[in-house]
Amino acid sequence: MRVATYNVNGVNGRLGVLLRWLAEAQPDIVCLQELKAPDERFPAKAIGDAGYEAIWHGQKSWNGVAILSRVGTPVETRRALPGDDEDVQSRYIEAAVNGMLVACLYLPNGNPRPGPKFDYKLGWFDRLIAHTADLIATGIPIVVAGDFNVMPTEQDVYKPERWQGDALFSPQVREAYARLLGQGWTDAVRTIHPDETIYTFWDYFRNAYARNAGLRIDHLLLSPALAPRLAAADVDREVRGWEKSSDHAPVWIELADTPVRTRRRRSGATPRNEA
DNA sequence: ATGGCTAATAGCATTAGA
Repeated sequence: MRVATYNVNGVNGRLGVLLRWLAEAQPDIVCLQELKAPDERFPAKAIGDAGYEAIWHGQKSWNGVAILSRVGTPVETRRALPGDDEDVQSRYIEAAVNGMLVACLYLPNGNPRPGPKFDYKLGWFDRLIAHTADLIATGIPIVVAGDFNVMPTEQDVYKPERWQGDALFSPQVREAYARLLGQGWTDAVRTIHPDETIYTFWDYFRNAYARNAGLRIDHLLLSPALAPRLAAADVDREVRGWEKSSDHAPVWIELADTPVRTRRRRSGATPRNEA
């Protein structure tokens, strides 16, 4: 089974690209971010015609998340993170689908830093970590996927020295990401490709995609019950080069029906199967 | 280092993104 995450940067403006990618990549479950559309403008018909059932949490102009599935109806378990009734931004949706729990998130950007937007990001991250602690404690297979707006390490940034003061790379935000992974989540792409330079975002400025001046900020995290089934993971980076593309590329994982990997080592060493 | 690009919304400029 293939699970993907894709920040589409406008689900209606990029609908042609999204439908083409769905047809070519054939993902089974897809988490979308940055719909930039209110609920009534979500293109449910076109996505349905492509073979996917969907749930979505939209918002006028900004944000917005959705979960698509062609392997059974996504049964919504939550929309919005707990912990702040005042938060009206559509950045989280969660569903049970095909024997798993799928959490789709769009973590706040946080710039400029410092400031209220950065504080909102840190607060949102703390609420996420509190919620994922509850999720992982259930022991069920879970994927937490989305645009985290965090480059976890220098390996994930084209020019780390230029991003030191940025909200996407600040020590506090990287620490929060590390704290999240410390609960027991597996960063799927980094586990499959421990040493490669891999990006999921290239900005529209200065020919960034052609220069491969990118960032790795879209992630798929697996709970301990699911991590042993991780068979493959990668970025469909060519999609970023398509006409009218998002500034992000889709990221995907392949999950086997049965375990293919040994448990991740506590040391953080690269997991590998025993000989 | 910022924003040279892009979307949405409003209504032909602004806000936000990363």
